[in-house]
Amino acid sequence: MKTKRPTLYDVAREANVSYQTVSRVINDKAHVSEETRERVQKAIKTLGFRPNRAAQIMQTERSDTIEVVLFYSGFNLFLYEMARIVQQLGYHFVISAITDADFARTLESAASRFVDGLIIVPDTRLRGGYEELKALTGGIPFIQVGAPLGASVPSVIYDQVQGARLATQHLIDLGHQNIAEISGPLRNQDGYDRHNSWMATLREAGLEAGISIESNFTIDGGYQAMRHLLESGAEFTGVFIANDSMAFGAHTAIREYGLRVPDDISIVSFDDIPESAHFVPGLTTVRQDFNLLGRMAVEYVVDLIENPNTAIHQRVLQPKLIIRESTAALTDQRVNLTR
Amino acid sequence: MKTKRPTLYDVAREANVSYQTVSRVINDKAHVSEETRERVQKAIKTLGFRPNRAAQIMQTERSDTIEVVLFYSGFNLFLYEMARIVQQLGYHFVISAITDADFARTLESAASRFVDGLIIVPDTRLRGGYEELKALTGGIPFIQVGAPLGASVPSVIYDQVQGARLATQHLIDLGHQNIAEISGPLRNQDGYDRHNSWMATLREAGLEAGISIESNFTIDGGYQAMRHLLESGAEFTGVFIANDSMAFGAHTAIREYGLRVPDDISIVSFDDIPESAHFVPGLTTVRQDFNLLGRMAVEYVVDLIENPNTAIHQRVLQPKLIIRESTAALTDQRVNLTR
DNA sequence: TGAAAATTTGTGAATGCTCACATATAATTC
DNA sequence: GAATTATATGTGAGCATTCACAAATTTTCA
Repeated sequence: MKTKRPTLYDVAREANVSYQTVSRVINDKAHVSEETRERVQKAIKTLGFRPNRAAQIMQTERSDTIEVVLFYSGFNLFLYEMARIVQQLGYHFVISAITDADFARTLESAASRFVDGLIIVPDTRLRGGYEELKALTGGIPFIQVGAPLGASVPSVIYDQVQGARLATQHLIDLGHQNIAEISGPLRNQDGYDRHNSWMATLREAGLEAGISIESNFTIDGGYQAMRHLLESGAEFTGVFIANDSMAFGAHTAIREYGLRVPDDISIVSFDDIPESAHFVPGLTTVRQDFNLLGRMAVEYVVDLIENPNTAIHQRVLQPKLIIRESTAALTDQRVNLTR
Repeated sequence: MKTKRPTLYDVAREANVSYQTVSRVINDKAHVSEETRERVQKAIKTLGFRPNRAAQIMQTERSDTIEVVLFYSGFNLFLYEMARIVQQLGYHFVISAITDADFARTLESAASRFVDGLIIVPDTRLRGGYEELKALTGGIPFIQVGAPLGASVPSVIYDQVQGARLATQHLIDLGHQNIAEISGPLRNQDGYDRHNSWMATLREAGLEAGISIESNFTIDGGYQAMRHLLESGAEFTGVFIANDSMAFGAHTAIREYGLRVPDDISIVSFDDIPESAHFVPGLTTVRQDFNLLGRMAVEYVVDLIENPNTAIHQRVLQPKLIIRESTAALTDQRVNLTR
């Protein structure tokens, strides 16, 4: 026997006021005397009343919800902080983990659910620009996490080009001449940017681009890629690995091959996830502060939501090279001839 | 100029049918001729109509939403798979990351948002039983992830007691007599269960419980705890560390202290996160399959939602000991006298 | 072929709330 | 103390849908 939930009217009757007064109370509006406010509040408690959110949303066309749309490719590290900030700012936090096929549909459906703001985390380089996304989202304020530097979309990014440059240049500075790469997926924006920056940095230093294998940002992907690298017969003494996870896997492959890091091969990676500092050897890597990234993303959408004349722009964070034990000067390395 | 969204009526007019027929079409109901169905569909496309979810939810009192309520203590590994399955089954996925204070409020608000099912992930041992939670959730089907074995709440759990027993017994089997522990927070159900099981296993083997330090499941927590352990002057050759993250940190502390794993100290931990296999030395650890756990949790709530006479029960998964290189037989270890 | 059954379409009412406005009451001013 | 302003409360309408039923049309088959 499901007893019906009490409504505004039930409360009104109980407190002997009009339903409108009750509405004022639950929305914390002015023009209610302290006395009646208390009476209403008591009635609410007595009846166990809770406003019907669906009705409220229908009326106000606001759901106090921020939705994160991301592709199903591993939960992103910044989600953690996003959830926290979103709730702190009084919004609900919805995650849609989707595949490519659902992208347009998900964005469109957001409007019909009265989502107030959208944080889009693509896993591939999006072809369309701002206008295209704007059309899809049907006027909901949105930002993108990760985008090319200088993109016209409202976005929050870490400068990937700079990050990969830092990593590659570090290897060059240590005297390495043959620098290989395990890249992320090139269809992924970050993977693409890091890869190109690795090449560009090498070129600018007057070095040949070494061998490069495209992988998938996973531990196992890194392991496989490094095996290929080692078995390819290519010469290299340093490797730029496009993220820490792949570096873990790659390291295992190097050890299995009978070589050592950094004695035989230096590796630099990207992200600085918490494990990297405690890895043996400690990973030299390019740090991105994911908490910060998440927080900035949320703050930006909320800005857009609450302050409609916020200018569309890009917020660019600079990554930082963290030097640990996985890289060494070439002169200190034994020459790599075990093959 | 915000042009109003088209409604059922607009579509009805465009397609020259009644609004009810349009409703039938968008809900894929029977009793609509193929011809009119197509006509309506065309009208929907022409006008760019999308049903107003808020109105639908208000009417049906269903939101097709499953909410995960978890405490703000790091994103849990099973979230990934949960998101996937939830969406695969046609529900929306909402995450509420909360602190203790918000618990009751969040559960209560779920009803007013017409959440269809709740997955509760406590970070502390919940005092109340099934009835208490049931009262809070106001009749929404819910399950809990993590609970004491034998609890009356509908729950999906890994048998923590068995897991910690496996780990501890492994150390005992290797000949270790002085077995210390870095535990998780004891207010946490898993932390509590693992700790007690470590003690019980030792007792049953006729051994004294070694020194134990309570920590917080983080890398740094593990690091600090191991330092305390080492500086305490206590004798131990094996340590049960309540999760892999703490083991990473603990390993760093051991190395800094000039000792080696497993030569001087054997460590077993818990979880088997992907990094553990690639750690050096590979971590001997108790594996929990978080994807499986996530999937089972979702399937259970959906069962409860869609099939109201599903019996309340507990689904218990058994963890598995994965032996790698962080443990060794006592006889193979050099005696630990470096102190 | 015609009555019964099945299918297709339509109408009225309800859902629980907020907005815009109207009215009543109290406080302020000259 | 009447006129003005501010504050407190109430009323009507509407938001976009679905449910339950009624009406119209088509199909079935004795």
